[in-house]
Amino acid sequence: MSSKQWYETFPKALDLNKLIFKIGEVSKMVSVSSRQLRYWEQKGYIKSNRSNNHNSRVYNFYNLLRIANIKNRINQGYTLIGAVHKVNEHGNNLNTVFSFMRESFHGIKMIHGNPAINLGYFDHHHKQILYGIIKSNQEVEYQLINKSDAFN
DNA sequence: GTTCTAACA
DNA sequence: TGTTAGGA
Repeated sequence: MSSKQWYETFPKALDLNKLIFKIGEVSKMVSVSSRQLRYWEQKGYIKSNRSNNHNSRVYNFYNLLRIANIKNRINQGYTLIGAVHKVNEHGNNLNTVFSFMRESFHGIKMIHGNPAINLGYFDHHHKQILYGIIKSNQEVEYQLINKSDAFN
């Protein structure tokens, strides 16, 4: 029996590389069209992983963060190329990171005896909530749960 | 239903 | 960049 509290396992258990999103999900989260995402990738501005069965694009947390930063720069008035250069030079903007984390983190609760991070609604109709569930073996499992099924 | 490529108003 | 066609 470990003396650690369950929440002490969070920093170690959070493997952001396991947090991957499909293009439609990224598009909604960052407000960048799928057309833009494909175009940006074609131009070499961003990257995606396509090693899955359907050869479809998936983005890990770091790719997502880069996209969010480019988008923010564009919102600030930069051109696409200007935004990319800015992000390449200065890396991720902390405000963007914090803003994203703040908007993504919607609290913690227990699901089936395991601590789970509420990452917020995952669709425009607010029917599904994304949870990052910390399993007993400390691995993280991301799961979409219907609002109606989300007890508590 | 989602994503893919290619092409064009 | 948006949108649409035509498949997977």
